Amino acid sequence: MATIRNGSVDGFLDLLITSLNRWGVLADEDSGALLDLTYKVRTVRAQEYIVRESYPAQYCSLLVSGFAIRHKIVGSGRRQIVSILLQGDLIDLHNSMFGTADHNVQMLTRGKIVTIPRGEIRKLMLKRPNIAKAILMQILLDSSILREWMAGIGRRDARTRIAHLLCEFAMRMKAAGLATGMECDLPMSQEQLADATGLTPVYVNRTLKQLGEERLIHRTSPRSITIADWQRLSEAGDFNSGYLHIPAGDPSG
Amino acid sequence: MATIRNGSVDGFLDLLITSLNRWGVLADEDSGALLDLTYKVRTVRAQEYIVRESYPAQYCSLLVSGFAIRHKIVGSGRRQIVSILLQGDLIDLHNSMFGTADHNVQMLTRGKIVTIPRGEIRKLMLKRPNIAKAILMQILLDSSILREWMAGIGRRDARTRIAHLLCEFAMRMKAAGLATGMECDLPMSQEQLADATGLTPVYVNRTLKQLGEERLIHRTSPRSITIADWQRLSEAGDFNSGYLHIPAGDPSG
DNA sequence: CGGGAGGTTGACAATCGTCAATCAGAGTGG
DNA sequence: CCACTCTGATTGACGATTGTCAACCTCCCG
Repeated sequence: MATIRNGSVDGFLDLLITSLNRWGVLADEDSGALLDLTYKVRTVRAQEYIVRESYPAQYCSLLVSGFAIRHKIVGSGRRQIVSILLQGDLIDLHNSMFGTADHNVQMLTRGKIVTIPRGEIRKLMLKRPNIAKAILMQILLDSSILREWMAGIGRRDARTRIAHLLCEFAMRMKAAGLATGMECDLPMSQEQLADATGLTPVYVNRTLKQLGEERLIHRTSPRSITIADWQRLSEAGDFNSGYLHIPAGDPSG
Repeated sequence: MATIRNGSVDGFLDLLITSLNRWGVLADEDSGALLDLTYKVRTVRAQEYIVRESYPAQYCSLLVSGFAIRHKIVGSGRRQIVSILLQGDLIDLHNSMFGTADHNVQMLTRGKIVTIPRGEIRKLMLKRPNIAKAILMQILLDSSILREWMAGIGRRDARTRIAHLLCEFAMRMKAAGLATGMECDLPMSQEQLADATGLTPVYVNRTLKQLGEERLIHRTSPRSITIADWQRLSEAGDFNSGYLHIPAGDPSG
């Protein structure tokens, strides 16, 4: 792990720029300022915690490769996954602003993260309004997804929730350029799917089986899922991509 | 409804300033800039929609008095309330940034809102970094509450969820200066409580009755609830106020 | 006094959770 | 190459939290 200045040489910061510029709000000078950030690259193991609830944090980080989750653990010890983080997502801006984390962030798979000192991000946001705006939009997108999940957990049945999760994941993977067609890796165990949907592993298993029998999905290996019929799966999942605020419509196209 | 410039005369914008300055990030010039905003005051009826999902929006608004909710309606027609808005909360920054709403905002009670043209807020955020930061923190707080609700709906049982909601509401009311002691108005019907907790009205009724029998709450009228035993109610609700990011601890103090 | 919205209650149904056993696959060491 | 082991997937039987349906009550308001 080495401290590096001017990231244009290795491309780690390019991902940050691409991600923040999703809505086209950055000017060239903004990108330049981002490239001047001091950062460290860290390889993280599967299951490793990046952020722990109620802990202070000195760094703001970006997920460069691999998958991570945000989750909370309630008093009874049960866990709820509240977000899935993909390549290019900001991991803990929350810490940078509040100083203490209100949830955990844990790697799902092995991966790499880039950490930036908290102060640098804060200074940059004050100095470059476009960057602040881009970050705000990222956070707003995040909360939009949170609301959609909440509506699902509160008001949709198990089959609908799982179908919805699969549709969302596939579409986000596609938007991030991590999947091309109908098949994508699903880096989650059934227990993790259960924690994301507010169900139990056993019931997730049964529901996946049912979706397979209905020919909505096709399962080759346990960790990879092919959407066999996007149209019907998105209907089953009550999935309407508006809340993702991305231009594309159908990942089959 | 009249367009007003320089709000210092009637105090509507002071609420915005107080609310944004909760974390003390504004300088005097920032407050001054906020006071120069063009705005309109509008009295809204109970049940009136302020924002509708998938509609475009021209204004960004602030809740000045009364209560409102954010909610989504899923395919089956069932509704999930995802946030409760109190005096001083920003209603639809989301629209101002994305252009289309990803959820509904509806008044719970009669109240007043201040609407500001979308462009003015956006310009202000680009010109005054402190204001952008204050808004970002407001949004981050909002998402922290969303995550806590999600953990509750997904992983806590009915009694815990309702106790938690009551604790949170009481504490937010206190923080906003809208409640002083243990008693506070609860501007929600049991059906609305059900939509907020992911339960049904009938079960909410039974659970409230149980909480009353356990002497955790005391119900004088259906729309007002007194927390009879904060200590035990917060234990029952698995309530830990860290996620609210407010300094205070116990609303009884 | 009448109408309506919302609160309350009982009986019953069902989605989903729990428990526990078995199975399948990946990695490891001999 | 083959036990051995561990984690996660799968399946069955059963249980319970919560939902549904329907009736009745209560209060507010015109």
